[in-house]
Amino acid sequence: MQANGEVVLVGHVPNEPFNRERLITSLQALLMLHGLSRASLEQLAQIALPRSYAPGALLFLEGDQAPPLFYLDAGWVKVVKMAPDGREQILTIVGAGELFGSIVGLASQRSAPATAIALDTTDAWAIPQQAFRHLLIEQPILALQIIDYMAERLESLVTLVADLSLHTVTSRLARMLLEQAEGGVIQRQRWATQTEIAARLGTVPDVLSRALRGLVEARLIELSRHQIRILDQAGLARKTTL
Amino acid sequence: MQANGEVVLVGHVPNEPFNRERLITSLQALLMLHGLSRASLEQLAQIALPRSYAPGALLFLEGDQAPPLFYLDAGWVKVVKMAPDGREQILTIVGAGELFGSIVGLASQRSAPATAIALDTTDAWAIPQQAFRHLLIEQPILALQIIDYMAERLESLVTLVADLSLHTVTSRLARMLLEQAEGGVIQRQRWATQTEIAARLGTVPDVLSRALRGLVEARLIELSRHQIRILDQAGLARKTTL
DNA sequence: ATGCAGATCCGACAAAAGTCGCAGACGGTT
DNA sequence: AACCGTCTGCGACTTTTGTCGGATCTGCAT
Repeated sequence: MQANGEVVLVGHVPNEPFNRERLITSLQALLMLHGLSRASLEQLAQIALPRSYAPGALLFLEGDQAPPLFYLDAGWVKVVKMAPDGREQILTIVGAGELFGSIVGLASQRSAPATAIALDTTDAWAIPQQAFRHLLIEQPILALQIIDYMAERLESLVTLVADLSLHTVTSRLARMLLEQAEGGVIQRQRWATQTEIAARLGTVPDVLSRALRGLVEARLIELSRHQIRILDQAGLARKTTL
Repeated sequence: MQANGEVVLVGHVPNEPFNRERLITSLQALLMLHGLSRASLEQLAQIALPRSYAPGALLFLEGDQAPPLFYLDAGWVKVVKMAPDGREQILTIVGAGELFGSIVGLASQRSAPATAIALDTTDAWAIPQQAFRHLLIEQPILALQIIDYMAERLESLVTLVADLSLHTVTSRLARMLLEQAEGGVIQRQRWATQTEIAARLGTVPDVLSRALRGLVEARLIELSRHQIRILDQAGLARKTTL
């Protein structure tokens, strides 16, 4: 995803940062906000605060009171749980175009259950939680969509729990590869180091490295620096249940 | 919790099964349904179906379409995720007086992400999901409470993920003992076998047994058949972070 | 009381995961 | 082009977890 070779229109910088007009159209396209009036969206867009983060920067910390909701304009963010010894477990990774943050505190006051860290240079709009809560009370339709969103998160966490408890690292890795692959190929983001992938799978880089090598030796995948190619989909699927 | 010695009022059998009047008052007391009109509650109570389950019986299975919501009158239920090899991970345990079930399918149609199994002889009211959904649309206040309920589940799952990924079995066990203890003592339910406790901690009975013996030898707990006594709270807390 | 199924306990072993040290390779910067 | 920090690869080792067979115990039912 290099910027070289891109056509640049005169008078319009592609990905011009923090344009409120664009924010409104972006929010309009979100499933979670579907059914909201144009006025409500404009109101949100007005309140939203532009924020930029360098890789490694904190968006919010576990325990924070009423952190804002974020709409990611560009970049990537990981939501993690950290152990005292520094090891971390990634709960989810959020990319550009997604709305996230501690939905958890919307109804009653709850502090953030996890920490959000920028994986890459990222631009985000921060929407104060309170503004969102007002909307939630005024527009009942929003509540249903939030419930659905939470249901989705619940499902993904349940899957993660089952994975961690019931499957080996290799099995989790195989499942992840199959999920992420598009046309048998996984393009690795710059930030998708073995350290990060390991944190996502709930293990450490060394173990992940071994698991990857294992799959390579079994001729199930091909490993290059920026992408992973699946050679034997069926074989990989078989590793899934170990 | 034996029944002997209880005062029995004439004409009123304690815990008379499946009394709709009592159901209404029970529902009224639920935080999650707070603010609902008496009429709505009565409607729910009218629709609710009485169900009895023997230990080991299935309330619903992972993948079931639109399973009902349950109000537990008596007994205990575990919500589990099962591995193909039969091992299971308990996500949560629900006791009498609690409302549960696949809230997950309320907004859009979603199948149950996990399986619910009776741990003990249990009596429950099954409320069709659709009835609840109607209520949800009519009474916006309910939506907020459901969001809060889901937030709570989300939090507990996040904690579980962190526990499984970041802590050893002994550490998880120590944390669980400290949580469950009342006055330094944990009364074990009849169904709280080492197999079940192990499934809750994400391990197998043998490993749990060793972990328990380890704590006993370290003089942190005392182990009898029907209860566990905490001898050294601080020492146990220290094991928490391993 | 007797017998049985399930629960617990135990030791030995196997497998998986995690740790350590170090050597190359790569990417971005100067 | 040279440098530096990070990422990766790899082997040896430790710890933790899981597995197996079998002994013992308990509560319940006959």
